[in-house]
Amino acid sequence: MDHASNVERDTAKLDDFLCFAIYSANHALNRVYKPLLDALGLTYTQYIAMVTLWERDDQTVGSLGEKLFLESSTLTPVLKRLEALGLIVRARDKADERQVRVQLTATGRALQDRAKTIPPCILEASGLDMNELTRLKTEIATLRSSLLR
Amino acid sequence: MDHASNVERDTAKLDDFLCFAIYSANHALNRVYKPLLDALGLTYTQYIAMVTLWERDDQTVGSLGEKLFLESSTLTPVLKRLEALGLIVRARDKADERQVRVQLTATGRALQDRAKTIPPCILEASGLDMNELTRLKTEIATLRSSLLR
DNA sequence: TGCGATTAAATCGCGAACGATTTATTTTAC
DNA sequence: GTAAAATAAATCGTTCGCGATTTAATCGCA
Repeated sequence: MDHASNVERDTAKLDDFLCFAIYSANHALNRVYKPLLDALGLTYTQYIAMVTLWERDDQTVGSLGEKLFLESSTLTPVLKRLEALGLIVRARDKADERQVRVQLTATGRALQDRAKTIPPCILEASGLDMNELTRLKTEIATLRSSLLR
Repeated sequence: MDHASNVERDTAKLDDFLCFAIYSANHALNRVYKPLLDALGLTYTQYIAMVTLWERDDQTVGSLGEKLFLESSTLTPVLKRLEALGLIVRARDKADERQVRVQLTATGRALQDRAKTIPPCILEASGLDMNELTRLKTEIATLRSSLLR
């Protein structure tokens, strides 16, 4: 089938949509992550928030939101749940009380070790080797940049 | 940086995660779609449900769910909203009353024309040409299959 | 100094998304 | 022919995710 056929065809098919491939791959990833994250007591969004804090502790809500591409209206409840789990503490910045600083607790830091088993599982489930995965990841990140432009 | 460095490094960075690339690209796509779909009065999930029905009318909830990789618990409320919008009708199958058949109304069918302007906008926003987009889409669909295996 | 503009986070309402359960129907196995 | 198993949707409770709004603090500038 000609690559231009989905433009010429009167009815675009679901499988022609890049957005649907990404949308459904995202759901598929969630399903693979679910049992792995259940073992840590985290949801996926909570997990990537922790990954961001493991990479750099003591960030503001705004800084986390910028890295995760999430609004404070999404992040605030997620962070409250992480705090309720005892993994982080949230406190107003003394120098600028508008900002809230998020810091890992000892428990939160310790969780990183247990989370180290996850990426290899995902790599395995992806059916890709490290090089292919890295290339695909980069292409998708580039697409994201274009879309946000 | 060596491609294997994110395995050897003690702290995996957010940008090393394929899942995060897909997760955030999905959100970025949603943001591009939002204003386009607002004009049609649809959400993204409602839109892909309509795309599926434009491709083939008169499907059961189960068949739609299979194609969209969604559960009935997600789909039922989405379809109810599409019905409330007057775009579809839902009715129990006479031959097997367990199933609910979903059919387009004239309004729902007519909407396809107005939706035709959307894919070119997305192609443009993606910064990709048709060949690149098709290749990337296929790679991501392959990844999805591996993950669901 | 002081007051309007800006910034940061939180709140609220709505629509996904899922797992677990429930309800209703059909199939099957005896 | 009926009771048990299986199937299809729907319902319920929880967590995202966003836009719009609100609250509170800081900045800017006259």
